[in-house]
Amino acid sequence: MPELPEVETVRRGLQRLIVGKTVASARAIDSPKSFPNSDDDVSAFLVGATILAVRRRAKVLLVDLSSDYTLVIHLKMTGQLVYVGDRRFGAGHPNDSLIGKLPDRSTRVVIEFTDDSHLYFNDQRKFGWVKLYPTAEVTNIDFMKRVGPEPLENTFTSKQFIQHIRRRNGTTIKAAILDQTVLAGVGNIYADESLWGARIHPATRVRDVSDEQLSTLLDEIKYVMNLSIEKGGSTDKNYVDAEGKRGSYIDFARVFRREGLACPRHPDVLIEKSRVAGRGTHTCPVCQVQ
DNA sequence: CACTTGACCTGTCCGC
DNA sequence: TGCGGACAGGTCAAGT
Repeated sequence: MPELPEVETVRRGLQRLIVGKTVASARAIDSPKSFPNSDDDVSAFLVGATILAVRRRAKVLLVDLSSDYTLVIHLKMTGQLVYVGDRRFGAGHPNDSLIGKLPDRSTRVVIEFTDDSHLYFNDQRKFGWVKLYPTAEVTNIDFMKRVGPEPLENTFTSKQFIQHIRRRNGTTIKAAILDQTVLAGVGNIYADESLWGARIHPATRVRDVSDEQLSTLLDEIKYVMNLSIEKGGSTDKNYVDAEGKRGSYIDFARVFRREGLACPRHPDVLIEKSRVAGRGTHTCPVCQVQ
């Protein structure tokens, strides 16, 4: 679920909520992929450190610490990072309603700050993780070395996008835009939404998509991602932001999870669901002809 | 090598 | 009502 817009929404919330706070304790609960280094390492480089900044690269969150270490966090499908309880906000703040509700049985990592507030990493399906790396080594992580350009960076051009994606001429256009080495941050929701926007069938081979269509597709990817960030992301089931709040992009979706409903361009045509690149795929049979 | 499929997990929903 | 199976979807490993 969490794709670029959801992770960016969480990043903005955390940047506002936890920068300047000092870690009092940290522990992982039933999350073997989190803190795989020893407990000693966690306490040495995490406890006592102050949060300097919260960055994002692709779908990965990077929490920089004053110890020159960085928390590297991937939410995968059902991960949440929820911040609770800050005396700075006083009673009535949205966070207050979460006090006492967390931790719950999906809580995998708890980070306690010196002001008694907490950051909870919850993950129903245990695919996500929280790891600690020296800040200088983050760029050497395999994923970081391989991941493609950020679609919302204004230095990124359609010419570069076309060059990158042509390396995947033999596969389907949906598989290609889901490939994080081609482009960072696209997942199943925004793949379907942008392909509908560009009137391209997801199962079309990349080689059969023209440069002009690819340029349109990149514009649509940027459009749906910017709109979603504005709406606080997409909440289907699990996703919430750093304050535990749901996102509303799904209310604006044109095809995603809309099978059997009318295509926004064709009142008499129903959205269909199929399988492309191993994923549930939503299309309009009139807009998107293979 | 290029591409596709399965595994990792748990909760939910559907059909029998 | 209970139960088995399909499905959800990000990424990597294994298979074709």
